[in-house]
Amino acid sequence: MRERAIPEATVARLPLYLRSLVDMTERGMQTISSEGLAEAAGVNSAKVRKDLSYLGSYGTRGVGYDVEYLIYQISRELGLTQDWNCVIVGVGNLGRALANYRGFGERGFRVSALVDIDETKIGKPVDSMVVEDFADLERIVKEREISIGIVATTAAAAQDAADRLVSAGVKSILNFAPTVLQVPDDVSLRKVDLSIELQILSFYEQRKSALETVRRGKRLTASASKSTRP
Amino acid sequence: MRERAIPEATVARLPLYLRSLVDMTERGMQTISSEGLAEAAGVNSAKVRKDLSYLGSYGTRGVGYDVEYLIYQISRELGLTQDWNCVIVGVGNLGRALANYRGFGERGFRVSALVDIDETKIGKPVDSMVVEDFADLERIVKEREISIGIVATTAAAAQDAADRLVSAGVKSILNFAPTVLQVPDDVSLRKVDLSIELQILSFYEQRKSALETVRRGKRLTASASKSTRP
DNA sequence: GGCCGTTTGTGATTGCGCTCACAAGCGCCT
DNA sequence: AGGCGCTTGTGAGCGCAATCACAAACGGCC
Repeated sequence: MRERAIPEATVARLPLYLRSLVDMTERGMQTISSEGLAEAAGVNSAKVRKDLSYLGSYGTRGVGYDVEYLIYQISRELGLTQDWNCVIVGVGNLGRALANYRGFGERGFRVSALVDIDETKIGKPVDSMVVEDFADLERIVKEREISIGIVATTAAAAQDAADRLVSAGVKSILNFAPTVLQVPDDVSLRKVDLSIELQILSFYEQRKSALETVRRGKRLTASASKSTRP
Repeated sequence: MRERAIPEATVARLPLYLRSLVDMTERGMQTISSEGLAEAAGVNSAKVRKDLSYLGSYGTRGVGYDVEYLIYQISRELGLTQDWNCVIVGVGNLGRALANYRGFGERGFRVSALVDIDETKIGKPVDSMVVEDFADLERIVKEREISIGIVATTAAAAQDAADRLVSAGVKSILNFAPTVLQVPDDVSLRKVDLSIELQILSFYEQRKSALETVRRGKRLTASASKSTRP
């Protein structure tokens, strides 16, 4: 298990473990078992052990994992031992909220620029920064060694924003705009879509109500038809 | 394939198809092939066909799918033919941005209440609404028939917010706070975690740089060591 | 030093989702 | 009416991820 190939699913969980581990040091814990970490991260212990085994054998049998050491190893694997410069493209409601969000900085993600295409916004201050011109994106990215682009524009403007980021050399994009972006294969793209999440919840919520109705129906008629269609 | 059991992965893609289809009606398209829809949604056509087949046989061979009809069927399946009332718990940066976000309303999600625990915020207006007291959550949820709770508090306050939502009868929760929430089995929980997404990007970004370094190294030394450990 | 309880690391197995590939079905054109 | 090109719907196969289950390894205690 020493070949470099961490499964995607594992990569997505490492930040979760990391956060739980940081909480634990703050509570003064020295070691943690896979069982304990599993509970904190909301997964099962076998998954934790398998995930961590991809990084190496950092646990001690009969004892558990050293919290500090594990934090270091996961941080290293995730590339968090260095700082990453980010640019937020689009300073609307969401862009402003992201700019103000303190959660980024604490893990080494520095918002180094805010850009917008709207002239009325350019030059205005937002969270101890000044909004710059989208037209200057290439220059800004190169000058400040920005490696991550955060797209917080409208759906209509998002593809253009992404194209410009790509041509400026950005290889990682986080998309908040409600649209599907096309990027070259060598660019990593992740998306966060608020309204899609609500729609997924809606599906399960509706199914619950439907189930409830069926159950009530059964109680009344004492016989349920097997198919909804003849 | 007529038994009610739509795979989770399919449910997560239906909103994506829905959005593409709505775009298409706006451009005046009457029918669309699985190939065309696949391109718009950024997936492959076999997946589209299989996903849609779980809803029923709504396509016409040799022609494609009727856009309007498919919109109706997906909306119905996702429970979007009715409106859903939501409450946003926590009116900080993110909560305010979510309250102002126009993307929710357009798909039948109505933000019916904003609550916070901070007395200095209670009573103040935010986006044509007034922030209410978190203490009144149960009453608000029942009076306005709220079925979806959006947690936008700090990590520390999030579990309490979730507990109160659950005890008020909310069965669907969308969590934006950077922490793992515990909820009963019959409550649907989804999470959106901004900094985790960045950390995942960081992993792949680092791997790219590492690969680049190795490649450069090879060019220089014309021989690469196989293992990093002795 | 040997034994015992605990916890890791990992082969084996299961399950789910994705992709392939093609028969079946539809409209159109001649 | 028959043939042709196109597109759907779906069984079959495959691969990744989750889970299971247990041998191996460790610390502590007698």
